[in-house]
Order: sequence, then C-alpha cells, then structure tokens
Amino acid sequence: MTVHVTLKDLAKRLKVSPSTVSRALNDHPDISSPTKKRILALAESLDYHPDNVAQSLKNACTKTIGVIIPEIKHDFFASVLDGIEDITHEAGYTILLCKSNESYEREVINTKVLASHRIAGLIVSIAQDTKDSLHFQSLQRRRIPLVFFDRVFEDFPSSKVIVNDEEGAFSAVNYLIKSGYKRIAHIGGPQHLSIAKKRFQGYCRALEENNIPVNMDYVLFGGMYEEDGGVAFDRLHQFKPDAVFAVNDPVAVGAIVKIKAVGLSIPKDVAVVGFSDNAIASIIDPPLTTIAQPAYEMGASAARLLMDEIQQKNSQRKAVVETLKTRLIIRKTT
Amino acid sequence: MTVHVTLKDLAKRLKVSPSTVSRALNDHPDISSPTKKRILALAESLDYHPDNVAQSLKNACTKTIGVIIPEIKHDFFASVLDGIEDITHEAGYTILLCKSNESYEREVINTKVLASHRIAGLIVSIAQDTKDSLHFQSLQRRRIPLVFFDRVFEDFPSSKVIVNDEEGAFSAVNYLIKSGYKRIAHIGGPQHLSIAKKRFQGYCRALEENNIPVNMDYVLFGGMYEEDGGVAFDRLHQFKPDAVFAVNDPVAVGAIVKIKAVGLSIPKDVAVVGFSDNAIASIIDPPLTTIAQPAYEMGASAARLLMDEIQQKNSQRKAVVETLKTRLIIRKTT
DNA sequence: AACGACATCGCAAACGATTGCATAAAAAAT
DNA sequence: ATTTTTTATGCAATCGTTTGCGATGTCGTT
Repeated sequence: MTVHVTLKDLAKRLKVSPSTVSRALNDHPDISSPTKKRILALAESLDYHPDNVAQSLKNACTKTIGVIIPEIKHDFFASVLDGIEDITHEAGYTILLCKSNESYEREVINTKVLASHRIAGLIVSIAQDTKDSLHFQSLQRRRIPLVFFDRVFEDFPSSKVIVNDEEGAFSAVNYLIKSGYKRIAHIGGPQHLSIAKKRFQGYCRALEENNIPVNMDYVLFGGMYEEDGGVAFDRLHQFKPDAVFAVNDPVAVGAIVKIKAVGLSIPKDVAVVGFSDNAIASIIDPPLTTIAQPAYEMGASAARLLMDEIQQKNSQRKAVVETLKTRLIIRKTT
Repeated sequence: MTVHVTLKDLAKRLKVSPSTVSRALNDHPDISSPTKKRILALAESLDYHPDNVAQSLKNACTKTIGVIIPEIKHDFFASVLDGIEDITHEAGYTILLCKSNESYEREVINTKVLASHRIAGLIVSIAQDTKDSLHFQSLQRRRIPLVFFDRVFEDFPSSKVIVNDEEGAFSAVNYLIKSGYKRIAHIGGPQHLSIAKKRFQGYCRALEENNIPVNMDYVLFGGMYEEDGGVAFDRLHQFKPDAVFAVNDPVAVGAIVKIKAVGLSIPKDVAVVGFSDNAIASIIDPPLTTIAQPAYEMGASAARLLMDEIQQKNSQRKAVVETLKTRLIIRKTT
C-alpha cells in the first residue's frame, strides 16, 4: 500500500529488473519493443512518475533554479519573475523562489537553503541591506551558475542583466533641462546600490553637459519607498526646486503626494520624473513621466543567460553583461 | 577536487565513519563531545552543507511546497505569494513556484512536475481554463496535502481559503441601491469560476432583497481582464445603466476607460464598483470604489493550513474551509 | 575477578533511479 | 555444426544521507 509508485514496484509486478524498467521508460534501444510496451502500459495505468529527487541525486543536478528577490509584491519584480518563469519552464526547469525582504541575513540564509537544494543555477537581485558578496562567492566556488539582474555588484565576476541606468537618468534630466527647468533636484537612493549610484551619475552628467553645476542642496539620498519620497521633498521644499528627478517611481509618487499636499501644482510649479514605469505611473494623477525598464525582458534575459551557462557547464564560462535599453516616457508631470 | 563537500569527505578527513559524522551534525547523544567538536569544526571550515536532495530521498519528504497560480504579475497573486513565502519560510520550507498562465494543460503539467519533485504540499488557485480536477485528485491519492485559495473547486475535499464573495458582492450592490442607483449592471466573469459565480449571486440577492427584478439585459459574462470590461460596457451602453458592478478591478478599470471615452462622467452618469482593491483602484482617476480582499492574509492562511496538514500527516486530516472577510472601500466612483 | 552497564562508534542497508559491464539467448555467419 | 555477432536483460555499484543494530572499550559494582 505504498503511496508512491516506484520503478522497483513496476519491476516486481512485471518480473523484470529495475534497470530494464528504467531503460524502457527512457526509450533505450537495448529494450525490445514488446517489453517496452508492457512497461509503458503498466507505468501509465499505475500513474507512475519518476522521482525527481532520486534522479537529482544520481545525476548530481536538479531541474530547479533558485530565484532570490527583495520582494514579490512589486510590479517590477513580479514582471521579472514572470519572464523568468516563462523561459525556465520552456527549458524544463522549475523555480525555487525566495524573498530576501531587503535583508542581508535573510539573503544569506536563502543562498544556503538553495545551495543545499542543489539548484542548477541562481538568479538574484540583491537586497538593499546587502553590502558584501561572500555568500555568492561561496556559491561560485561550488560552480553554481549565477546571474544578477537590476541590483548587481559592480565588480562581481558573473553574468548580469541591467538597464542603462546612467543613460536613462541622463536622458530624463537632459529632457528636463531642455524643457527649461532650472533648479532640478534629485531624490536618490542608497549609494551602495549600483542602480541608485548610476542614476545619480546620470543626473550629474546631464547637469554638467549643460554647464549647470551640481548643487548638493538639491540632492538627497534616502530609501527606495514612497514614504522616502515624501520625507525627501519635505526637506527639499525650502530650496524651491522647479523639478524633481526621483530614483524610482514609488519615491516619485511619494514626492507627488507631498507636493500636492503643500499646495503646489504639477507640473506648473514642480515637475516630477520617476524611474521604472511601474503600473502606478500611468495611473496616478497626473500621470508620471518616467523611464521605462523592460522588466519582463530582464527576467527573460536573465533566465536565458542562466540556461546557457547551465548547459555548457564545463566549457569555460564567460560572464556576460547584458545592458537593456531604457525608454523615456513623457506623461503629464513635466 | 570535488565541488560539493559531502559527509563522506568529512568522515575520511577525520578517519571516522559517515554515520558518526551524520550523528555529530545532528547532535546525537551517542557521540562524545570532543568528536562532535572536531566534526563541527571541520564542517564549518570546509563550508559543508548537507545535501537536501539526499536527505529528501532518505526521509521520503522534501522541505519544499508547490505553488501554482494563474499569473504572477498581478497584485493579488503577488501579495498572496508574499504571504505564503513569509509563513513557509518561517517553517523552513521553500516554494516551488509554477504559473499556469490560465491554461488547463499547463496546470496539469505543473502538478506532475511538482509531484515528481516530491513537494510536501501544494497551494493552488486554479486557472480560468480548468474545469475538471483529475490532476488534483491524483495528488490526493499520493497523500500530498492540498490547499486551494480564491479560485477553488466548490466540492473538492480539501482545505480552502476563500473570501466571502457572495457577501462582498451583496454589500457592494446593496450600497449602490441604497445610494439611489436604479439600473445596476453587472459585468461578470466565467460562471464556471466559483468566485465569478458567487459574485453574480451576491449581485442577484442584493437586487432581490430590494425588490428589484434581475434584468438579464444588464448582465454580461466575459473574461477577467481590462479589455473584457471595455468590450462589455460597449454592449451595455445601449441600455443606459446608471451603475456597473464589475467582477474585478481590471474589468472595472476597462469599463471606466470606456465610459470616459464615450463622454460619460463618473460617478454622475455611471457609477462603478470593482472587486479586489488592486493597487490600481486607489490610483485611477477617479479612485475606484471596490471590495477589498485580504490578499496577503489569504496567502498566509493557506500556508498555515498547509503547514498544519503536513505536520500531522498521519492523523486523519479534515478539510477546513477558511472564509475571510471582504471590506467595501468607498472611493469616488460611486 | 568477573560481570553487567554505559558510552562511543562502525557496519551495512536503505531511499529511487541510472548505467557500465557481464551474461544469456537467439540470430547470423562460417 | 561451430563460431561470431546481435539482441535483450540482469547484476551491482553509485549518488549523499540516515539509522537500527552490533561491536568495541571503559567503568563501577559486588
């Protein structure tokens, strides 16, 4: 009365050896077609499914890939996950999903759990709290292919999928300048996050190329959430900026809410630009000018890179960095 | 030069048997504390991690649970997933994530893949295309605990987490009636989906209890997406409804867009009520009156139920149905 | 001095599947 | 009729871990 039907069960019932059953199920040419048919038929009727766990143990590799993201309930990551799922599913892989909750400790635990699950590879966007990459180095030592996306370590020897943050930020700020805005503020994110840093750099370059000095009164670094945007604009308010370039859409939204709250009008008094083109951007009032990131495509690209690395496991792998293009979407906040 | 450090490696290095190492790592009382310390120390320095795959094989159970959802990039499911992750992570389980893309075939494949991964349990919200439950019955025969949420089979003998859809719909429509709306239309979903059916039932009951006959001119059944809402209102338009109760928020949004497009004003000419309280609801112009579903809580509840069932595997399990409360959120579309 | 009680540890089988090698029978070639 | 080849199947080891049982060795007890 075993619950799971095993290969041995089939063997016993048919009075053949387990090896024969295994070969028959894998359509090995050594097995005669009559026996093959008998075995296939029984397997079918008993609803036999090979035990992936045992197969993995034997083959020293599973058909699962790990994914670690800071949070799930977030347009961007959800879309990325969607892209990852579609590609890996095609390739016969399943996703082991972990969430870091932006915590370094939880990220470390996740890598350990996933490693001991023997994932074939790992796709990661690192947490805000994460500053060192020891846990990922440990995975590389075990030859587990690794692909980072969006939030990456700049000098980590692995494949990455990023967007051209600097360029995107540049084009947004440059557009603001060309539109005649003079006092352009920046609400930035934590500068140890490469995306936050790059966006700040793009902001600076745009100003410089237009011969506008970077005034640090207009620059604030905080978190990546809506409340951070509100807090930041509160402090910025005294300097009367006529435009705000936020590190991402939630922060931009936070700023918008605050701007409206203090009685200023958008974009007449203050223009706002976000980053990411979250769903919220097209829906908020007024609709937010922002920089679109191809989220689904990033997930799909990361998954494709990972699948490649897994397949050619033994050949010398080279870390490839894929930079996807951003796109400035002009709406009503500028 | 093995990549993975195994228990046997430790054993060899320390000239003890693998069983001793195993027991030491599991803090078995038979092992003396000096040897324990030696083993622990080496395990630490060699960055040893037990192979989950081998453990799973031996123990006939993994520390993973499967999750099948129709799509990921959707506020509701993403939030549910968030809830599931938090609870299962606490319990030491990892999520194997599959997406059905609303397709019956893909759902069937997913159940097979997950079963052969030997998941300890499964959480599912069924696809729109799914009409029979054979694949889930097959899982139950293998004694894999199953919990459905949101979209469930009404008469399937397993635990479920649902919201009181009928009651939620009733309260929304009742509110519309009390507010003085007379010609209340319903843009419904596929009636084989229990949630769509229940919401329609709530709509009917509200009308009936207020002595308003249900006029099927005002009722349309379609899909669950934004475009379906637009299409539906197009056809509804001729009957001049003064209020629309949509089966969910995307459909409501589709209707809103269409209503604005034909030059009607909301809520003056037509009121709109959605269902789910997606992020979009609070952001769209005008902000949408809708019925809030506790998405995160549903995920967390489903996960808790599943954890319980897994732990008391052998005792007779009873299917428990947990019904969470909805909440009418009144915004500006009514 | 002899015997049982403990404390430590190893042996070996097991989980379910795969696979190189050996073996047996049947078919083909001489 | 004998040898060679082909075809079909079984044996046994292996992946990494766990665990019941048995084998030591060390004490304390009478």
